[in-house]
Amino acid sequence: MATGRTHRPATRSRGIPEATVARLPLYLRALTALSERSVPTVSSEELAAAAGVNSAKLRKDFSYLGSYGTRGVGYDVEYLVYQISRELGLTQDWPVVIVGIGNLGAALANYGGFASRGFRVAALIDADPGMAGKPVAGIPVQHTDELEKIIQDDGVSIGVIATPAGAAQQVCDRLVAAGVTSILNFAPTVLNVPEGVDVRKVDLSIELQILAFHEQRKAGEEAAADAGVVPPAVARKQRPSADQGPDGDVPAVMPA
Amino acid sequence: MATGRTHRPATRSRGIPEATVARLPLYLRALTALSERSVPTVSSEELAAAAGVNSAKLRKDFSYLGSYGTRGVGYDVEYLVYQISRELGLTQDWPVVIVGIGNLGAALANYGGFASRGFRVAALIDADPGMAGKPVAGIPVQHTDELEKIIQDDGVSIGVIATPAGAAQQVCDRLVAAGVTSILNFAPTVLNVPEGVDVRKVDLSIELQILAFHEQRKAGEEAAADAGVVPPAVARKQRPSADQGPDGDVPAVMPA
DNA sequence: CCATCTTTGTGCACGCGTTCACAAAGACAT
DNA sequence: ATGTCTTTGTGAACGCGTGCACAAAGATGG
Repeated sequence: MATGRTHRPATRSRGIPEATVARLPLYLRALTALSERSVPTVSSEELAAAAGVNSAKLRKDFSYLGSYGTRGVGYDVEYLVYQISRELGLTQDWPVVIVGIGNLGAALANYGGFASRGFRVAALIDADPGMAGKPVAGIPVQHTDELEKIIQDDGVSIGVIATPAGAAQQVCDRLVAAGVTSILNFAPTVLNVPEGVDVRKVDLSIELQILAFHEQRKAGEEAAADAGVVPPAVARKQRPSADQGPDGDVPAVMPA
Repeated sequence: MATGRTHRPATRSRGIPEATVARLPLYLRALTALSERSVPTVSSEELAAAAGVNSAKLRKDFSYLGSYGTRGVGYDVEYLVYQISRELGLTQDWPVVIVGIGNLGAALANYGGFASRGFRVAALIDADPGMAGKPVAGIPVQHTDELEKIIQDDGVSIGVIATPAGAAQQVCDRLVAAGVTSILNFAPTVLNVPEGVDVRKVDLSIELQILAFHEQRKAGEEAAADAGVVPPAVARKQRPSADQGPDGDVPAVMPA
């Protein structure tokens, strides 16, 4: 997985397990596709295959929402789409602000999946005065100074941070102070937020590193007996002769 | 968290738990920051705070790698940076191809965090012939026709898919057929891959939906007794009068 | 060399999530 | 109405991940 929840143990809201909540959007997407093809009903087996999960898991997930299936038949597609949408809160309109309009911010602003799910881009915000007024995805970029006003006027409760790592915490603090209680963070930093604020993070670099780990393992298994990969005991305490290339955790996601 | 592993149960490679692997990049980032400030050693408590995790968890994570700490003192920063880098396979060079150079693909190509961690963008690939030759992040975009040749010539084993959902599976199949065994997928689709291929997905829309769920719950708890939120038993079997807005799962991440 | 103090490494228990496997429910045919 | 057949919903077992709490290790000072 690309991210993970930060802070806030495992909320277990109203009895619906966190793991189940994370899968509901997946089911919703599969169901929407079926709905478009005018498929009236679907069995747990079919739907599970489409969503890429185990059918028993899917049935248990749905059981947390209620008894929405019909034994011997399956689930009514339209009805289930509605129930899941309602459960996820997608039947209402969620204004969202995106802070940091670089490459990634622009990609997010253009992302079609937002509007189609009840999310509305209320504003694009960037610290660069030169960006102000310039339209991205048909929406004019506004300067950071307007942040508080926008959030309060539009009743925004969800913010997306797509700034460089250095600016993220500061932006986060301002968002929270202005009333935002849910944050999606693309900057490679750990955000500190007060109790009651949800943070989810998406970190491209971390995802790649996890893939690299498994890739290395695969390669290592093939060449099992080559030249003693992983020497038994790398002489402790010797410094690694820091020459693994010029690192430096350059966070630069984009010049926001 | 923004994504989750797909297929492949919980590999448990060489005894290192998957959950631990997912946190190693986090520790590495915190350690790199300390290294830059020339901090020689760090305690589990300090490092855990910097990485945003529990100190006991951190110590247990490190114990899977070996006994790299010194009781009464803490961990040697440089040494730990090296050990984690090696464990994650970041001491070697990983050529990566990015397929689908729209807004997101361009954002990824410009992402500094890649190069700084041993990842090298070997090629940018797009299906639009008009893009061919045009430089993005200093690298000329190549046409999809070149895909197989590039992968084989450069020995690429990691591919990033940033195309629209409709093209993702097809691109995936070609990547796998050409020899790629790890895929980072940004397209909102479930990818089918053969045994032995790792897929990680990052889905912006899913992240927002999860946030919306919690946001709705928070709002619902405040207005606890308003107008009977969540009616006890919504008359079963009645169709939801499909007017939740013009949905359609528009996947369009970018025009690749 | 001994005592004290700090911090690691880990045994243990607990809880969440997953999966199996089956009984109950209902559709459908006769 | 009755029987058969399909598919749901869930009880129960299991395994992974987390966090507590403490013993062992080693540094440091006298």
